[in-house]
Amino acid sequence: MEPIKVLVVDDEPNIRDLLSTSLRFAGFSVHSVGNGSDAVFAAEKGNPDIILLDVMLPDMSGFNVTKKLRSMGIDVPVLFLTARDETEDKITGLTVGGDDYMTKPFSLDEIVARINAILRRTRQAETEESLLEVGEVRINQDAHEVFVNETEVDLSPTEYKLLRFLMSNANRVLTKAQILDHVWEYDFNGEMGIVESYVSYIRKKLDPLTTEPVIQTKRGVGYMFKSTK
Amino acid sequence: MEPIKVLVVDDEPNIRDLLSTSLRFAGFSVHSVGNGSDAVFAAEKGNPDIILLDVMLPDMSGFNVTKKLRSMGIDVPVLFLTARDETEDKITGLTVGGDDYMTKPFSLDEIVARINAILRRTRQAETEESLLEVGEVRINQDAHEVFVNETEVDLSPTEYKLLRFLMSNANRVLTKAQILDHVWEYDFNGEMGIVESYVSYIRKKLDPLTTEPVIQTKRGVGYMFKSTK
DNA sequence: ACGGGCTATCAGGAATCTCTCAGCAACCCG
DNA sequence: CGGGTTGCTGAGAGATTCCTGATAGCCCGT
Repeated sequence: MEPIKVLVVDDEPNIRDLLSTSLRFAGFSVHSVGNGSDAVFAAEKGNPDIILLDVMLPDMSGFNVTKKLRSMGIDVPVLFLTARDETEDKITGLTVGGDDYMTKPFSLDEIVARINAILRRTRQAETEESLLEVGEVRINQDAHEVFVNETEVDLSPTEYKLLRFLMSNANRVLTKAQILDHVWEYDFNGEMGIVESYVSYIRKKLDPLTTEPVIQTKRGVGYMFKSTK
Repeated sequence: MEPIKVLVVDDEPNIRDLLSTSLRFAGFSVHSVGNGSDAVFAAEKGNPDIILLDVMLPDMSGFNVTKKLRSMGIDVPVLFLTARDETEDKITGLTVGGDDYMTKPFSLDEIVARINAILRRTRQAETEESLLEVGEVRINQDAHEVFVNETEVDLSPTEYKLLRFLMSNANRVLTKAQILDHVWEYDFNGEMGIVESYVSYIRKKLDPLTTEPVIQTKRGVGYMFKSTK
C-alpha cells in the first residue's frame, strides 16, 4: 500500500515546515508549496489524495484555487486552513463535498484526525476505521463518542483529543512535551502542568469504569496508555 | 449497482462546479455542459438518468432544449433551475411529466432531495425509500410530513430541511459550517448562530414527544442526531 | 391594509471549558 | 530517614460556547 499523498499550501514557511514534518512523521507523503498558482500546478501534476489549503495566499485566495481545480475536473478533497478571526462568511460555502476547514492555530493531532476523517468519507470502501479501540476503551470518531465497556463517557473537547492521542499511541510512552506539541494548539505557551491536569480529569472519568487504570505514569518520562491484552 | 448519471446544464461555471462537486460527493456520476446545444448532444450520447437544466441559457432556452429532446424521443426527467424573479408563466407548463423546478439560489441538500424524489416517481419500483426513519422520528419525504411516534409534527420549511439533513447523517457529528453549507441557500452569508436557533426550534417541537432528546450538542464540534438503537 | 407565519439577528444569561495555582502525596536518592 | 523532586488534584477566575426569548422585516393570502 503506497503512502497517501498530501499537498500543503501555505505562504508562511513556519507553518509549511510544521505541517510537512509532522504529517511526514504520521506516515503521509508530503509536498508543499507557497502560493496559489504553484498549488494548481502541483495538484495537477502530483495527483494528491488531499490538499491542505490556506485561504489567504499572496497571489490568489484558496477559494479561487479550488474553483480553478474544480473547473479542471480535479475534485480532490480540500482541508482549508483559516485564521480564527477571519469573518465567518468567508468560511461558509467552503465545506462542499468532502471538504472541511480548520482554524489557525490548530493542533497537529487534530490535523491528522481531520485528514483521516475526510479520506474515510471520500473513499468509504477503504479499510480505515472510524473506531479506535484499545483494551476496554472505545472511541467512535464519527460521533465523537467514548465508551468504556458499553457505558458512554462524556469528555470535553480537550479531554477527547488527549485521550485519542494517547490511545492512538497505545503502549508507547509519550513525554509531556510531545503531548503538548500534538494535542494543544501550536501557539500554546503555557506550562506542561496542564497535561497533568487533563490526565487527571480523564482518569477521574474513566478509571471508575475500568478493571485497572488506563493511563500509566512513567515517572520522569511521561504517560502511556496501556492495553490490557 | 452502477451510479445514477446526472447531466448539469448551466452557463455559470460557479454553479456548474458547485453542483458537480456536491452531486459527485453524494454518489452521482456527473457530466456538465454550459449551453443548450451541448446539452442536447450530451443527453443523446450520455444517456443520463436526469438533467439539471438552467432555463436561461446563452443559445437557447431550457424550454427549447426539452422540446428538442422530446421530439427526439428522449424523455429523461428534467429538474429546471430558474432565477427567483423569473416570471412564473415561464415556469408553468415546463413541469410536465415527471419534471420539476427549483429557484436559484437553492440549498445543496434540497437539490439532492429533489433529484431523489424525481427518480422515485419515474422509476417507482426502485430501491430509494421515501421514508426516513431514525429512532422515534419518521419523515415522509413525498408528503413532507414528520411524525414522532404516530403524532404528526408541524415544521417550517427550514426546520424540515435541517431535520432531514441531521437525520440522513444520524450518529455522525455535523459542524455548524457543514449544516449551513448544506441546508441553507448557497449565497447565504449570515452567521452560524442561525443554526443554533433552528436547532432550538426543532427541539422545542420534538422533545416533548420523545422519550429522550433527539439532537445532541457536541460542544465545540457541532450537532448530532442520535438514534437510540 | 392587515394579520400571521417564517426567517434572521441579537443580547442576556446559563452552562461548560480552559488554564493556573497551591498544597499535598508519592517517589527517588543519598 | 529526610530532603528534593516529581506528580496529583481540588478550587477557582476568566473565557468560551451554547441556549432561548424578544424582536424586526419580509412575504403571502385574505
